[in-house]
Amino acid sequence: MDNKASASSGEKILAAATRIAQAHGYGGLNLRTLAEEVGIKAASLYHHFPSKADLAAAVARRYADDSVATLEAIATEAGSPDACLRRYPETFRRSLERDNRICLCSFMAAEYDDLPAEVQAQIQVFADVNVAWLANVLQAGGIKREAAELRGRAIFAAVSGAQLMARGRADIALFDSIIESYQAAGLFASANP
Amino acid sequence: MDNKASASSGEKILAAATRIAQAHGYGGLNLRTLAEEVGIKAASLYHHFPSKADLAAAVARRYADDSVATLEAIATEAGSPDACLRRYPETFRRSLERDNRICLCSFMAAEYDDLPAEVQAQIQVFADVNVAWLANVLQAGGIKREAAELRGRAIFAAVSGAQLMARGRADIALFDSIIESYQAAGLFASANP
DNA sequence: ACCTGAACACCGTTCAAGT
DNA sequence: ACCTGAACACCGTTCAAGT
Repeated sequence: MDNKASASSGEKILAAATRIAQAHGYGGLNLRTLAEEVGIKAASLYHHFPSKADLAAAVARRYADDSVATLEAIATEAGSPDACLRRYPETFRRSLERDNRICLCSFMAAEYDDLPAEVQAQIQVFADVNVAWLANVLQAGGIKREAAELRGRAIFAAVSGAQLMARGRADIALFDSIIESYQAAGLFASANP
Repeated sequence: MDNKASASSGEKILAAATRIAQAHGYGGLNLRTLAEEVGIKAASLYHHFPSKADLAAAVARRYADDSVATLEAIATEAGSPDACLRRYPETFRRSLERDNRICLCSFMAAEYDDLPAEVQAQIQVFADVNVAWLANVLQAGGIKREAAELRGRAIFAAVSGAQLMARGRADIALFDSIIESYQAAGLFASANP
């Protein structure tokens, strides 16, 4: 039977790379350090991934996939559109809870211009699925399609910014307080004023 | 008489370093490339700045100082608190206009944990003066001190997030559209609902 | 199939040596 | 006072050589 201790080398590399990238970004992902964590030499990494760019793209792809699953779960659990919107920031908060890590894709967005193309593509996928989920929820709440798209982008950008700022201060309470302000201002409201 | 052509070496280094850091962040600031742009060798940079950390801190310090001046100018020009809030995103938009560059300090916020302490300190100063300016304007608009502080942080985080997202898409119109959404939602409103 | 040591061109940084 | 070439320990990456 499978268990976590018997994870394949490729899986162990991917997991460690995700952890490092969430803390230090693409540029801060050091292959010698990564290899040491996995228990092999840096040169051996190339037997599992053709390059650092491919490894990072795989990390980002799985991150985006996991996000889709999480968002779908929220949509299923939380009945109403309003409940969905209230719970949306959870996904960003969770990263901060784990050693002040940050949403992988928001993080890499800062390095965006210097990222390999295949990593850039995955960052865009992550942003797109988030905006699409938000737009869908907002539409279900009664907002017209085009307006829901615009509002979805605004919510995604705002929550990303909150996460980035809270990380700089290493203060989750700051994240919660900013989200509360957004809610009080009506940014998450599913109906237009 | 002074003119731009006769700028000192220190000033030329600072200007070039600011440009590079805005485009590539701290990690992407390459001393050999920087030196070449200025017309000297990398080793010569150390005659003007004791280290890359000190150079970056000087860049960030001047960036924060310039922001203070810009915000004060806005406060003087725009009479009402509402006009101030409407114009606030200008400072972030300006960076995007210039070759899709980004607010230096929002950028470095992503690299935050890996930055030298003296650079971190300047990033915090930048965030603090922005939040203080916003809180001040909001108070003048009739919001109580504590609530104004919270709202100021929310606006700063939201506008930073909009800038980061627009940069990833290399699309200033996206920035404008997100800011409009914020305004429509009432995030910039100087009075509580 | 997977791992490795040694090498490559690159980084920030130092330093002795030049003007 | 300012500049430089050469060297240092570090990066991603390659490759011949091992099991």
